[in-house]
Amino acid sequence: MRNDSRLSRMLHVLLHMARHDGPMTSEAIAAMLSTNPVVVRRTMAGLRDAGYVRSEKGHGGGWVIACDLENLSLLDVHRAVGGPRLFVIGNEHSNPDCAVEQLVNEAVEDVLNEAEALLVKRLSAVSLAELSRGFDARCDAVS
Amino acid sequence: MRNDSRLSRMLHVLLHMARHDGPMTSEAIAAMLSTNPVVVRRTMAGLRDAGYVRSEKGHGGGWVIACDLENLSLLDVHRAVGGPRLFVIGNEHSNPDCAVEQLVNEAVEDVLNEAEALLVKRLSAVSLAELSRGFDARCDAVS
DNA sequence: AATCATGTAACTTCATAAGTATCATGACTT
DNA sequence: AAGTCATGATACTTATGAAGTTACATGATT
Repeated sequence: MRNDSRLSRMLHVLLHMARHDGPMTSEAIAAMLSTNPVVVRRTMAGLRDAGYVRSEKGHGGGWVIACDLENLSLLDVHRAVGGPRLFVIGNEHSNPDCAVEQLVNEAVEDVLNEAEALLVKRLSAVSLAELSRGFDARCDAVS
Repeated sequence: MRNDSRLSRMLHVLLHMARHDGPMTSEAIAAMLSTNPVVVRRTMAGLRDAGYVRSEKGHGGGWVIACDLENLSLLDVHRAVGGPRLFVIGNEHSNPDCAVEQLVNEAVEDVLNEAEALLVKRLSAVSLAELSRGFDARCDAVS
Protein backbone atom coordinates (compact mmCIF):
# COMPACT_ATOMS: atom_id res chain seq x y z
CA MET A 1 0.00 0.00 0.00
CA ARG A 2 1.12 3.52 -0.54
CA ASN A 3 1.17 5.99 2.30
CA ASP A 4 -2.15 6.68 3.91
CA SER A 5 -2.34 10.40 3.16
CA ARG A 6 -5.87 11.00 4.35
CA LEU A 7 -4.87 12.95 7.44
CA SER A 8 -2.42 15.08 5.52
CA ARG A 9 -4.90 15.73 2.74
CA MET A 10 -7.76 16.65 5.04
CA LEU A 11 -5.59 19.08 6.97
CA HIS A 12 -4.65 20.67 3.67
CA VAL A 13 -8.29 20.94 2.66
CA LEU A 14 -9.50 22.27 5.99
CA LEU A 15 -6.92 25.04 6.01
CA HIS A 16 -7.99 26.09 2.53
CA MET A 17 -11.65 25.98 3.53
CA ALA A 18 -10.86 28.11 6.56
CA ARG A 19 -9.64 30.94 4.34
CA HIS A 20 -12.31 30.58 1.69
CA ASP A 21 -15.76 32.13 1.78
CA GLY A 22 -18.70 29.90 0.95
CA PRO A 23 -18.88 26.22 0.15
CA MET A 24 -16.17 24.44 -1.83
CA THR A 25 -17.22 21.74 -4.24
CA SER A 26 -15.67 18.28 -4.26
CA GLU A 27 -14.43 19.08 -7.72
CA ALA A 28 -12.57 22.19 -6.61
CA ILE A 29 -11.11 20.31 -3.64
CA ALA A 30 -10.11 17.41 -5.87
CA ALA A 31 -8.23 19.83 -8.11
CA MET A 32 -6.37 21.14 -5.05
CA LEU A 33 -5.42 17.61 -4.06
CA SER A 34 -4.72 16.46 -7.62
CA THR A 35 -7.26 13.72 -7.31
CA ASN A 36 -10.81 12.71 -8.03
CA PRO A 37 -14.02 14.20 -6.57
CA VAL A 38 -15.14 10.73 -5.48
CA VAL A 39 -12.01 10.31 -3.40
CA VAL A 40 -12.73 13.67 -1.82
CA ARG A 41 -16.32 12.74 -0.93
CA ARG A 42 -15.26 9.40 0.41
CA THR A 43 -12.59 10.84 2.64
CA MET A 44 -14.56 13.87 3.76
CA ALA A 45 -17.53 11.69 4.65
CA GLY A 46 -15.66 10.83 7.85
CA LEU A 47 -15.28 14.48 8.75
CA ARG A 48 -18.95 15.06 8.00
CA ASP A 49 -20.06 12.12 10.16
CA ALA A 50 -17.98 13.54 12.98
CA GLY A 51 -19.68 16.91 12.55
CA TYR A 52 -16.53 18.79 11.58
CA VAL A 53 -17.82 19.76 8.13
CA ARG A 54 -21.20 19.91 6.41
CA SER A 55 -22.05 19.16 2.81
CA GLU A 56 -24.89 20.53 0.73
CA LYS A 57 -26.24 19.50 -2.61
CA GLY A 58 -27.35 21.46 -5.61
CA HIS A 59 -26.51 24.90 -6.91
CA GLY A 60 -24.13 26.69 -4.61
CA GLY A 61 -23.62 23.51 -2.68
CA GLY A 62 -20.40 21.96 -1.49
CA TRP A 63 -18.45 21.62 1.72
CA VAL A 64 -18.24 24.04 4.62
CA ILE A 65 -16.57 23.91 8.00
CA ALA A 66 -19.07 23.20 10.78
CA CYS A 67 -16.98 23.51 13.92
CA ASP A 68 -14.57 25.75 15.75
CA LEU A 69 -11.10 25.00 14.40
CA GLU A 70 -9.75 26.04 17.78
CA ASN A 71 -11.18 22.81 19.16
CA LEU A 72 -10.28 20.55 16.26
CA SER A 73 -7.00 18.71 16.71
CA LEU A 74 -4.94 16.77 14.21
CA LEU A 75 -5.85 13.68 16.21
CA ASP A 76 -9.55 14.43 15.74
CA VAL A 77 -9.02 14.53 11.99
CA HIS A 78 -6.91 11.38 12.04
CA ARG A 79 -9.67 9.54 13.84
CA ALA A 80 -12.43 11.01 11.71
CA VAL A 81 -10.85 9.69 8.51
CA GLY A 82 -10.81 6.21 9.94
CA GLY A 83 -8.13 6.39 12.59
CA PRO A 84 -6.09 4.07 10.47
CA ARG A 85 -3.32 1.80 11.56
CA LEU A 86 -0.23 3.81 12.40
CA PHE A 87 2.64 1.36 12.05
CA VAL A 88 3.75 -0.85 9.22
CA ILE A 89 5.66 -3.18 11.50
CA GLY A 90 3.95 -5.48 13.96
CA ASN A 91 3.73 -8.99 15.26
CA GLU A 92 2.72 -12.02 13.26
CA HIS A 93 0.41 -13.74 15.75
CA SER A 94 -1.41 -11.82 18.45
CA ASN A 95 -1.70 -14.71 20.89
CA PRO A 96 1.09 -17.16 20.22
CA ASP A 97 1.50 -20.44 22.03
CA CYS A 98 5.27 -20.18 22.01
CA ALA A 99 6.58 -18.51 25.15
CA VAL A 100 9.53 -17.05 23.29
CA GLU A 101 7.23 -15.49 20.74
CA GLN A 102 5.06 -14.11 23.52
CA LEU A 103 8.04 -12.36 25.04
CA VAL A 104 9.17 -10.98 21.70
CA ASN A 105 5.68 -9.75 20.94
CA GLU A 106 5.52 -7.94 24.24
CA ALA A 107 8.88 -6.33 23.65
CA VAL A 108 7.87 -5.08 20.21
CA GLU A 109 4.45 -3.99 21.38
CA ASP A 110 5.91 -2.07 24.29
CA VAL A 111 8.00 -0.03 21.92
CA LEU A 112 5.15 0.54 19.48
CA ASN A 113 2.72 1.46 22.23
CA GLU A 114 5.11 4.03 23.56
CA ALA A 115 5.55 5.53 20.11
CA GLU A 116 1.80 5.52 19.56
CA ALA A 117 1.24 7.32 22.84
CA LEU A 118 3.68 9.98 21.73
CA LEU A 119 1.93 10.34 18.38
CA VAL A 120 -1.45 10.67 20.04
CA LYS A 121 -0.10 13.24 22.44
CA ARG A 122 1.50 15.33 19.71
CA LEU A 123 -1.44 15.07 17.32
CA SER A 124 -3.90 16.10 19.99
CA ALA A 125 -1.75 19.04 21.05
CA VAL A 126 -2.12 20.91 17.76
CA SER A 127 -5.39 22.48 16.63
CA LEU A 128 -6.32 23.38 13.10
CA ALA A 129 -6.58 26.98 14.25
CA GLU A 130 -2.98 26.92 15.37
CA LEU A 131 -1.91 25.48 12.06
CA SER A 132 -3.80 28.23 10.31
CA ARG A 133 -2.12 30.88 12.42
CA GLY A 134 1.19 29.26 11.61
CA PHE A 135 0.41 29.80 7.97
CA ASP A 136 -0.47 33.45 8.55
CA ALA A 137 2.77 33.95 10.40
CA ARG A 138 4.77 32.44 7.60
CA CYS A 139 3.06 34.65 5.03
CA ASP A 140 3.81 37.72 7.12
CA ALA A 141 7.43 36.70 7.42
CA VAL A 142 7.76 36.49 3.64
CA SER A 143 6.21 39.85 2.84
CA MET B 1 -0.37 -4.50 3.05
CA ARG B 2 -0.36 -6.80 6.02
CA ASN B 3 1.84 -6.07 8.97
CA ASP B 4 5.53 -6.26 8.32
CA SER B 5 6.42 -8.94 10.85
CA ARG B 6 10.00 -9.49 9.80
CA LEU B 7 11.50 -7.86 12.88
CA SER B 8 9.23 -9.76 15.22
CA ARG B 9 9.85 -13.04 13.45
CA MET B 10 13.61 -12.67 13.36
CA LEU B 11 13.74 -11.85 17.07
CA HIS B 12 11.72 -14.97 17.70
CA VAL B 13 14.09 -17.05 15.59
CA LEU B 14 17.25 -15.60 17.08
CA LEU B 15 16.13 -16.32 20.63
CA HIS B 16 15.39 -19.91 19.68
CA MET B 17 18.75 -20.23 17.96
CA ALA B 18 20.47 -18.84 21.03
CA ARG B 19 19.19 -21.70 23.13
CA HIS B 20 19.74 -24.39 20.52
CA ASP B 21 22.96 -26.25 19.86
CA GLY B 22 24.09 -26.60 16.27
CA PRO B 23 22.63 -25.23 13.08
CA MET B 24 18.90 -24.92 12.51
CA THR B 25 17.54 -25.60 9.05
CA SER B 26 15.24 -23.22 7.22
CA GLU B 27 12.65 -25.95 7.36
CA ALA B 28 12.77 -26.22 11.14
CA ILE B 29 12.67 -22.44 11.47
CA ALA B 30 9.77 -22.26 9.04
CA ALA B 31 7.84 -24.71 11.19
CA MET B 32 8.46 -22.50 14.24
CA LEU B 33 7.15 -19.48 12.34
CA SER B 34 4.31 -21.36 10.66
CA THR B 35 5.60 -20.40 7.29
CA ASN B 36 7.65 -21.52 4.33
CA PRO B 37 11.41 -22.22 4.21
CA VAL B 38 11.78 -19.81 1.31
CA VAL B 39 10.34 -16.98 3.37
CA VAL B 40 12.83 -17.86 6.09
CA ARG B 41 15.80 -17.79 3.73
CA ARG B 42 14.65 -14.57 2.17
CA THR B 43 14.23 -12.81 5.47
CA MET B 44 17.33 -14.24 7.12
CA ALA B 45 19.43 -13.28 4.12
CA GLY B 46 19.44 -9.76 5.53
CA LEU B 47 20.81 -10.97 8.85
CA ARG B 48 23.43 -13.03 7.05
CA ASP B 49 24.54 -10.09 4.90
CA ALA B 50 24.90 -8.05 8.07
CA GLY B 51 27.05 -10.78 9.60
CA TYR B 52 24.67 -11.58 12.45
CA VAL B 53 24.11 -15.18 11.34
CA ARG B 54 25.85 -17.63 9.04
CA SER B 55 24.31 -20.24 6.80
CA GLU B 56 25.82 -23.48 5.59
CA LYS B 57 24.72 -25.88 2.94
CA GLY B 58 24.60 -29.65 2.82
CA HIS B 59 24.30 -32.31 5.48
CA GLY B 60 24.31 -30.83 8.92
CA GLY B 61 23.96 -27.38 7.45
CA GLY B 62 21.57 -24.62 8.40
CA TRP B 63 21.69 -21.34 10.29
CA VAL B 64 23.88 -20.37 13.25
CA ILE B 65 24.37 -17.17 15.17
CA ALA B 66 27.60 -15.45 14.21
CA CYS B 67 27.78 -12.54 16.60
CA ASP B 68 27.59 -11.58 20.25
CA LEU B 69 23.93 -11.13 21.12
CA GLU B 70 25.02 -8.67 23.77
CA ASN B 71 25.89 -6.26 20.96
CA LEU B 72 22.90 -6.98 18.76
CA SER B 73 20.00 -4.59 19.25
CA LEU B 74 16.43 -4.78 18.04
CA LEU B 75 17.26 -1.82 15.82
CA ASP B 76 20.12 -3.76 14.23
CA VAL B 77 17.70 -6.54 13.36
CA HIS B 78 15.11 -4.09 12.10
CA ARG B 79 17.65 -2.55 9.77
CA ALA B 80 19.11 -5.87 8.70
CA VAL B 81 15.73 -7.10 7.47
CA GLY B 82 15.39 -4.05 5.27
CA GLY B 83 14.77 -1.28 7.77
CA PRO B 84 11.32 -1.00 6.35
CA ARG B 85 9.03 1.95 6.46
CA LEU B 86 7.69 2.46 9.96
CA PHE B 87 4.49 4.44 9.49
CA VAL B 88 1.41 3.82 7.45
CA ILE B 89 0.42 7.48 7.43
CA GLY B 90 2.34 10.10 5.55
CA ASN B 91 2.10 12.99 3.15
CA GLU B 92 0.88 12.81 -0.41
CA HIS B 93 3.49 14.95 -2.15
CA SER B 94 6.97 15.41 -0.78
CA ASN B 95 7.62 18.79 -2.35
CA PRO B 96 4.30 20.49 -2.95
CA ASP B 97 3.93 23.83 -4.65
CA CYS B 98 1.06 24.85 -2.41
CA ALA B 99 2.27 26.76 0.63
CA VAL B 100 -0.58 25.45 2.76
CA GLU B 101 0.33 21.91 1.86
CA GLN B 102 3.95 22.59 2.67
CA LEU B 103 3.01 23.74 6.15
CA VAL B 104 0.75 20.75 6.72
CA ASN B 105 3.46 18.38 5.51
CA GLU B 106 5.94 19.88 7.92
CA ALA B 107 3.51 19.59 10.80
CA VAL B 108 2.82 15.93 10.06
CA GLU B 109 6.46 15.15 9.45
CA ASP B 110 7.50 16.80 12.69
CA VAL B 111 5.23 14.50 14.62
CA LEU B 112 6.31 11.41 12.69
CA ASN B 113 9.99 12.26 13.01
CA GLU B 114 9.64 12.62 16.72
CA ALA B 115 7.92 9.26 16.99
CA GLU B 116 10.52 7.67 14.77
CA ALA B 117 13.31 9.03 16.93
CA LEU B 118 11.65 7.47 19.94
CA LEU B 119 11.30 4.14 18.18
CA VAL B 120 14.94 4.17 17.13
CA LYS B 121 15.99 5.04 20.66
CA ARG B 122 13.96 2.28 22.24
CA LEU B 123 14.85 -0.35 19.66
CA SER B 124 18.54 0.37 20.00
CA ALA B 125 18.36 0.23 23.79
CA VAL B 126 17.46 -3.45 23.96
CA SER B 127 19.89 -6.22 23.01
CA LEU B 128 18.97 -9.74 22.02
CA ALA B 129 20.95 -10.93 25.05
CA GLU B 130 18.71 -8.88 27.33
CA LEU B 131 15.64 -10.30 25.68
CA SER B 132 17.01 -13.79 26.21
CA ARG B 133 17.71 -13.09 29.87
CA GLY B 134 14.18 -11.78 30.15
CA PHE B 135 12.96 -15.13 28.93
CA ASP B 136 15.12 -16.99 31.45
CA ALA B 137 13.77 -14.83 34.22
CA ARG B 138 10.22 -15.52 33.21
CA CYS B 139 10.83 -19.26 33.12
CA ASP B 140 12.34 -19.11 36.60
CA ALA B 141 9.36 -17.19 37.88
CA VAL B 142 6.99 -19.86 36.64
CA SER B 143 8.85 -22.84 38.08
C1' DA C 1 26.50 -40.73 -6.84
C1' DA C 2 22.93 -39.66 -3.70
C1' DT C 3 21.16 -36.72 -0.35
C1' DC C 4 20.54 -32.63 2.10
C1' DA C 5 20.45 -27.77 2.65
C1' DT C 6 20.81 -23.15 1.01
C1' DG C 7 20.37 -19.51 -3.03
C1' DT C 8 17.59 -17.48 -6.32
C1' DA C 9 14.11 -16.32 -9.58
C1' DA C 10 9.41 -15.93 -10.85
C1' DC C 11 4.88 -15.94 -9.82
C1' DT C 12 0.59 -15.70 -6.83
C1' DT C 13 -1.96 -14.09 -2.81
C1' DC C 14 -3.55 -10.72 0.38
C1' DA C 15 -4.69 -6.27 2.39
C1' DT C 16 -5.78 -1.54 1.80
C1' DA C 17 -5.59 3.30 0.11
C1' DA C 18 -6.43 5.47 -3.98
C1' DG C 19 -8.38 6.01 -8.62
C1' DT C 20 -12.40 5.55 -11.76
C1' DA C 21 -17.05 5.02 -13.86
C1' DT C 22 -21.85 5.23 -13.23
C1' DC C 23 -26.18 6.37 -11.59
C1' DA C 24 -29.42 7.87 -7.92
C1' DT C 25 -30.87 11.71 -4.99
C1' DG C 26 -31.86 16.17 -3.81
C1' DA C 27 -31.50 21.42 -4.25
C1' DC C 28 -31.40 25.59 -6.72
C1' DT C 29 -32.42 28.25 -11.13
C1' DT C 30 -35.17 29.59 -14.84
C1' DA D 1 -42.01 21.58 -14.29
C1' DA D 2 -37.60 21.03 -16.47
C1' DG D 3 -32.79 21.53 -16.39
C1' DT D 4 -28.54 21.86 -14.05
C1' DC D 5 -25.43 21.21 -10.38
C1' DA D 6 -23.72 19.00 -6.44
C1' DT D 7 -23.44 15.23 -3.20
C1' DG D 8 -24.29 10.03 -2.02
C1' DA D 9 -23.43 5.47 -2.95
C1' DT D 10 -21.98 1.33 -5.32
C1' DA D 11 -18.87 -1.39 -7.82
C1' DC D 12 -14.82 -2.06 -9.88
C1' DT D 13 -9.77 -1.35 -11.01
C1' DT D 14 -5.00 0.02 -9.85
C1' DA D 15 -0.90 0.29 -7.06
C1' DT D 16 2.18 -1.25 -3.47
C1' DG D 17 4.74 -4.43 -0.72
C1' DA D 18 5.03 -8.41 2.59
C1' DA D 19 4.15 -13.02 2.51
C1' DG D 20 3.29 -17.45 0.34
C1' DT D 21 4.47 -20.83 -3.29
C1' DT D 22 6.78 -23.41 -7.04
C1' DA D 23 10.75 -24.80 -9.29
C1' DC D 24 15.39 -25.35 -10.05
C1' DA D 25 20.42 -24.35 -9.46
C1' DT D 26 24.45 -24.66 -6.33
C1' DG D 27 27.34 -26.55 -3.07
C1' DA D 28 28.54 -29.65 1.06
C1' DT D 29 28.34 -34.06 3.38
C1' DT D 30 27.85 -38.99 3.38
